[in-house]
Amino acid sequence: MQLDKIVNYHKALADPARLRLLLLLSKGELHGQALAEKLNLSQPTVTHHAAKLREAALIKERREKNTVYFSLNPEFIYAGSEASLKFIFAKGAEELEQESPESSLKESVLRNFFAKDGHLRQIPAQYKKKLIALQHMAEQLEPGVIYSEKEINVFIQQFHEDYATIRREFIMHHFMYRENERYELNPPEMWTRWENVK
Amino acid sequence: MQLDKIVNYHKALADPARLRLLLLLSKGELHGQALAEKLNLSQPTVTHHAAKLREAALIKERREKNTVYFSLNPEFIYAGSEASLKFIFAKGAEELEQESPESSLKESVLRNFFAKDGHLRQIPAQYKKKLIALQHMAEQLEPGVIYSEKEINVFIQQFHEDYATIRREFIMHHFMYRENERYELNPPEMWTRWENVK
DNA sequence: GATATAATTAGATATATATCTAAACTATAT
DNA sequence: ATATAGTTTAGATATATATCTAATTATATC
Repeated sequence: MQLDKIVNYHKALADPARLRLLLLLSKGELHGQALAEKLNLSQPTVTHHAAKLREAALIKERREKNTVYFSLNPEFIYAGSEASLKFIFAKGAEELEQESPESSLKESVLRNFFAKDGHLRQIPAQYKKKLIALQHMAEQLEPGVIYSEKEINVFIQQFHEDYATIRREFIMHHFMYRENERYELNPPEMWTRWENVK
Repeated sequence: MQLDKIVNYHKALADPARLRLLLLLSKGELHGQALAEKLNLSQPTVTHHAAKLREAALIKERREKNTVYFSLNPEFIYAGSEASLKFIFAKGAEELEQESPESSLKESVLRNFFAKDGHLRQIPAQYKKKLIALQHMAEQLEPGVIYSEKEINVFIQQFHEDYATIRREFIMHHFMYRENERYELNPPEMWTRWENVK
């Protein structure tokens, strides 16, 4: 069942040693003993935690001679987070069912919610459509550029006056990354994809 | 430390009963007995799970007669997910490693501006120190609780008579969120962090 | 007050798991 | 073949926690 996968994902992350382990790996691959030393744990304990993380597919490993190097499996870390939110907020999914099947939903949203001058008439209430609108706007941001909060507000306002809501949605659905009032576009593989919403 | 909050977030979600509970709440608020029945659990067990979720600020509750209605706290559910990813994919790494060099400033502010009984002698004029003082007070508010303006005033007055100024500072620096005279603690990742002030 | 209803707390139990030491395994080097 | 280094497995222990029943608390109604 899907539930168990989500539970295992969170179990894997529900331990300080494992979170610190992942944090270490985010800076590059490491072998078992190095992890044991940095985490101040015995080697068997590292093996134990690595097994849990491997079961949840959060790390990969590669063997070289008799040394095993561990590294992150970032796609699965993001996917679990996404699946988890999707599971809890499944209500939005149901609402989608009673939608008349549109040949090209994306085109329909772009046509109906955006004016010819690009202005967003209103923020779609339906989850899937909202994601399409958000993605359309996010695609017009420059990858790699650091934006101030003010710049983001101005950018959003060319589409819609309620920049606060849209800015928040950008963060929630991982279109952007925020830290200390500085915003940066995430790579598309991190975005919540409307195509995957049932 | 921030690590524990993230661990608690995942612990809260690392149980099938709690995930199903959240899923039920995503369709609308429910009271304890209804949850017990739908989840096929005893009422005390529901209380147990609700407490875990409340500690992680993932649900809110409201009392009507002697019935307690639970509902989701979606902002915090998203915020935890976000904070977790942010933590693993570093940038937050530096924040974790340092900790000690600057913590002396924090201790110094807590020692010099706060009396032993917790009273704030005076509001620090220096920006960085003011943030430390604000954060110290904000940390004593309950996540997920909705406070009336009056309650906030009373809360602040236990530290300092000038509750109006401090209340405004709470909002300005994103320690709290205000809407229609109702106040709620923001998740720490939204706070203006003194650690990042030059 | 007395009573009824919903929720919480207390206490018990069983299961899960984080951690360690010691032993076993695996691949390379001598 | 033997030794060495890294990892994993086994077994033990201590702590955490999910669940229940029974008792207590909190609120509302009579």
